Amino acid sequence: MKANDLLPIGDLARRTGLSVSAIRFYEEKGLVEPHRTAGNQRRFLRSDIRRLSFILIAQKLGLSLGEIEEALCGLPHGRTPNAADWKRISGEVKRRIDAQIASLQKVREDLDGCIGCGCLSLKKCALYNADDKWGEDGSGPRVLR
Amino acid sequence: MKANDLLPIGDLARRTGLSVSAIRFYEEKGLVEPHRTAGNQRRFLRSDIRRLSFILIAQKLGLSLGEIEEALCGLPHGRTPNAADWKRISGEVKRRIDAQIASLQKVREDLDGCIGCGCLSLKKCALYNADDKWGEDGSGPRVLR
DNA sequence: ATGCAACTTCAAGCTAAGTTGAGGTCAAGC
DNA sequence: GCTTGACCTCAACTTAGCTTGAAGTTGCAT
Repeated sequence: MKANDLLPIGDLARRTGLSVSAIRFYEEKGLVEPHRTAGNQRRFLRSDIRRLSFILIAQKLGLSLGEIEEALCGLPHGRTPNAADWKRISGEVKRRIDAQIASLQKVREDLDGCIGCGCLSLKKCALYNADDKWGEDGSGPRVLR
Repeated sequence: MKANDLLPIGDLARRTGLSVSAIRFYEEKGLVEPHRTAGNQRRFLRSDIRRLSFILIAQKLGLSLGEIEEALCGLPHGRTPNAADWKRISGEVKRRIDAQIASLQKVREDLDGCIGCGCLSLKKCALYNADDKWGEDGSGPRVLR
């Protein structure tokens, strides 16, 4: 472990489980900013392992790369997000997850009701009619979304 | 309401809330099969309103068009899915939703723990380390997925 | 000093679920 | 019979998150 411990892209890939092309893609998106050797090869800081791992977690939680960049914005390269950053970001994520779970549970309930009734009259179906947008001029379904 | 009540694509679009281009796209994917006039214009059965509405519901539940086609496969065009079909399909969908909810809840729990600990030592973090794949030769993170 | 793996860029391709536009045709009301 | 809006096809474009391939360069071990 030298002080000046810069990693080539392949090592970083092995360390994070990402593909080399994905890391290059992330650089293109501004998520990492490696140094370059005299011969133009990328050299990453060790802290970029954690930075990329953080990106992987955030993705797993359903954030897009754009949102992740936003979340990381303000963090200088070379600094991994700390506990305060994490608190801010994770709070946001938690709200997203809760909303998603709630919405899925509602659909599930509606679905249960629907299985019970076996209706498919569609006009009465809670699930189908979830958005409550008939308009009722003439007959048959109307705008759903 | 005549017996021979065939709908042009625009009417179907208004009835379902879909765009005309989306309906044409669905035809391309084999999800609907309109008749044609002598002048090559599409004419849909009234039952296609329900067929398309069914597609909208299924999409809302997270099925891809491919999966929907699979689900509708076997249903002759001109027949809207009935209660038995719906039971089969919705059972499948319900399992998907349950799995999705469970997975989100697990992440949420992990996240809670993580906020509690405020760790970011990453190596100990339950969320981060969820896949339990370190390998531990040398130091630092390893394959995440 | 040489061989070869690992690196470089750039362009194109992939999936999903459509949208947009150009250029042309059809059908229905007046 | 003419105008006008709705329709037709086909190709290209969109977003996200990458992958793949071609053609060329670097860096490290021997």
